[in-house]
Amino acid sequence: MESDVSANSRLTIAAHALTWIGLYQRRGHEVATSEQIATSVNTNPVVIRRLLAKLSKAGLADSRRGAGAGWMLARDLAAITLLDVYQAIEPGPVFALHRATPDPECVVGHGIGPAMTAVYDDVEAALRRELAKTTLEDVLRDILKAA
Amino acid sequence: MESDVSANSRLTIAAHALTWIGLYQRRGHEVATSEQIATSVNTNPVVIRRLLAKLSKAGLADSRRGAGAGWMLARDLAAITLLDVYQAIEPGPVFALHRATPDPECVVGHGIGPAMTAVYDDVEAALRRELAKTTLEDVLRDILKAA
DNA sequence: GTAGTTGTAACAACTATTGTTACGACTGGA
DNA sequence: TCCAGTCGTAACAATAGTTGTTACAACTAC
Repeated sequence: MESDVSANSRLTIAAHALTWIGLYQRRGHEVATSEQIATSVNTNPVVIRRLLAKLSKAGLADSRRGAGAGWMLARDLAAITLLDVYQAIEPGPVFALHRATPDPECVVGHGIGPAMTAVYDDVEAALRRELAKTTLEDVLRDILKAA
Repeated sequence: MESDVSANSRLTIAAHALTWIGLYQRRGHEVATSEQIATSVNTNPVVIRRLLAKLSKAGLADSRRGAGAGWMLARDLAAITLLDVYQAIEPGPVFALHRATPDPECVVGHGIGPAMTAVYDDVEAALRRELAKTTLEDVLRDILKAA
């Protein structure tokens, strides 16, 4: 019950994909295909294309269509933070309020929503500040250092 | 798709329940029943009992069984932080790694897990630091101030 | 043209969350 | 001693999010 298998792995996959493209381009290739990326990530190419579509809308990646098509970075790895990636994949809120409106006649039921919202806003801000500290260049450096 | 209706509302409900018990006790009552709390939260009493069972195991609440039974706080509201509540409900990780192991032959596939884990650890630490800043006494004060 | 790839819809499998019913366990008071 | 009220918890349904998969139209370098 607590294993939470369904927690978002999208940030992980998106960072993986972008880092892979970045390294591939540094090795002299122009574009990377969703098939190649999917092999490294160990998933289906459509999963990669779906994610990269969002990253493309956010201005982090670009695609080329037709024959010899594929993906490339829109910015250098050093200019992409994990916060950029996080926002690109449009994450839902970390915490939710009540599913059903609590009793408005009750003092607590009436005031708990705004009170918790204020806290949750601060928490998400802290989370974003932390994600902004790391660039994909940092991630790649970590990866190469450990290899 | 992005609305994330299924995000955890457990922290909200748990904070609501404990704050309600605290206020109820300050008004001279000994114990609060899951039925009363459920009315304020606008949910089923079993949902409240399930949550309070976890809070009880964590030492935040106590229950009395038999006739005239119900729930009471194990500590004052001022001595319970939202971090205490968060840990009591055993939240899953905010971010997940890959569902399927990425390609270990690939440099990125091999090193991305540890690299992202380090970041995620920092993010969760920041989240916990933020939650630790607020006590249920603070939450109650906010609620009463807005009323 | 044609081959190769993207973009995206559609659907299935799996899981988490929440709500609900049911019922045994427990205990204060008649 | 019995009983009424409440907890503790199992079991199941409804809903929805995530991921994997197939399919196919759109596009373009050669």
